[in-house]
Order: sequence, then C-alpha cells, then structure tokens
Amino acid sequence: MLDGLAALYPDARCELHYETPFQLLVATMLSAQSTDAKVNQVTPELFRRYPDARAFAALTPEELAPHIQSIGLYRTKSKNIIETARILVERFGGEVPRDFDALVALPGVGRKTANVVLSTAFGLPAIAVDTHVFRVGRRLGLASGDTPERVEAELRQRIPMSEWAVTHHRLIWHGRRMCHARAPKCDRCPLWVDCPHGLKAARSGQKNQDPPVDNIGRVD
DNA sequence: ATCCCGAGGG
DNA sequence: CCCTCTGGAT
Repeated sequence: MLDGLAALYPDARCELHYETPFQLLVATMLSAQSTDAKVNQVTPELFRRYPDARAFAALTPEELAPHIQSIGLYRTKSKNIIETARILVERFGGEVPRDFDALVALPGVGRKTANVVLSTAFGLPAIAVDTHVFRVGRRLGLASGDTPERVEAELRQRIPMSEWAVTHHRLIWHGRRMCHARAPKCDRCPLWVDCPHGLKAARSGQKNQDPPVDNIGRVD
C-alpha cells in the first residue's frame, strides 16, 4: 500500500506557499477548516505587508482580520496569530521553536499544526494527522483508530521514520485528488485492489474498470 | 447539506 | 465529550 501510494504521488509535497518557518506556521494556522488554495490566495499580499513575527506582533486583530476574512474563523485566527507572534518575539527571539511542546503551547497551535511545522519547515520526524490523513489512512487500512492522535500513533509504527513527511503529503494528495470525503473515486483509483474501502466499493456494485490513472500525482 | 491540511472552551 | 467559530466550494 505504501509503495502504491509512493508510485502514485512521487512528487507529493506541501502545497502551502511560504518563505520561512514563521510563514508556514501562520499559513497552517489559517488553513484550519479551509483549503490551501484559499490560504494561498491571501498569503502573498499578507506576507508582503507583514513578513515576520515582529510585523505581526505589532498588529491589532482589527487590522489583521480584513486580510484573512475570506478564509473563515477569522476572529479567532487573528487573535491567535498576533498573540503567537508576540510570544515568539518575547520568548524566542522572533523565531519558531523546533520543539513540539513549545509549539503546542502557542495559542491557536494544536497537535496537527505543530507537527506540520516540525516536519515540513524543519525536516524533523513528525506526522501531522489532518482531516485527509485521518480519513484516507483509515480507508486504506493503514490505521483504524478513532481519533487523530491514535491514527498518528499507528502511522508512526507502520511507516519508516524517513518516510513520515512524504507519506503525510501523499495521503493528503490522495485525499484531495481521489479519496474524497464524499463520493471517493474508488472506481478510478489505482489503489483499490489493496484498499479495504475500494474492495468493498467494488463488491457493492461499482464496477471497477481499474484503468490505472495516468500520473495524477505528478507535477508538470 | 457537507466538507475543507483544527483548536479551544465548557 | 460536545460545542462553537466562519467563509467558500461542491
């Protein structure tokens, strides 16, 4: 299954746009209950105006909110991002700490966001379990736990540490391109033969033509 | 109506 | 554990 995923998405990577760990932290905080496409729509202008923690720390929520309003949950996010920026300036010299406990202690930063920053910005071993990783990991039979934290523990066991970061992104790509929450495209999914959910779908009628989709995971 | 790279409060 | 925060896409 892991090999199949790797073959399908050889170029899986983070799709949020950022220049620094701090910018990835902000982009990830913004991505809650939103899509990365929406986040990428506002961050270029946002990071041009406010490039680092010091710039964000000087803002009021009323100044920040209009820039991120289209993303949703904007009141909470404005407050949290500014407060996080202030803590980074006061206690971490304006830098993002490479430490899980320090990250989750920041307002608006939970387990998922902390793991994204650790693995994607710093290359440290971590698996962020977001809605896609949770859903797809369970459908593919890589995990069975009923909470993101349990699924994270299972994935840590089943996946070699050197593959944690890529596999995280492959699961997300698969979730976005094929294994949707609603109406997953099992009938067009090359992984269906190894997938409990795909086999179930095939049995219950949706004739699987198994036409290996060509390069859906490759970057142009 | 349901979901999107969630987190915090009660 | 359940609720709420939020706009946009499907």
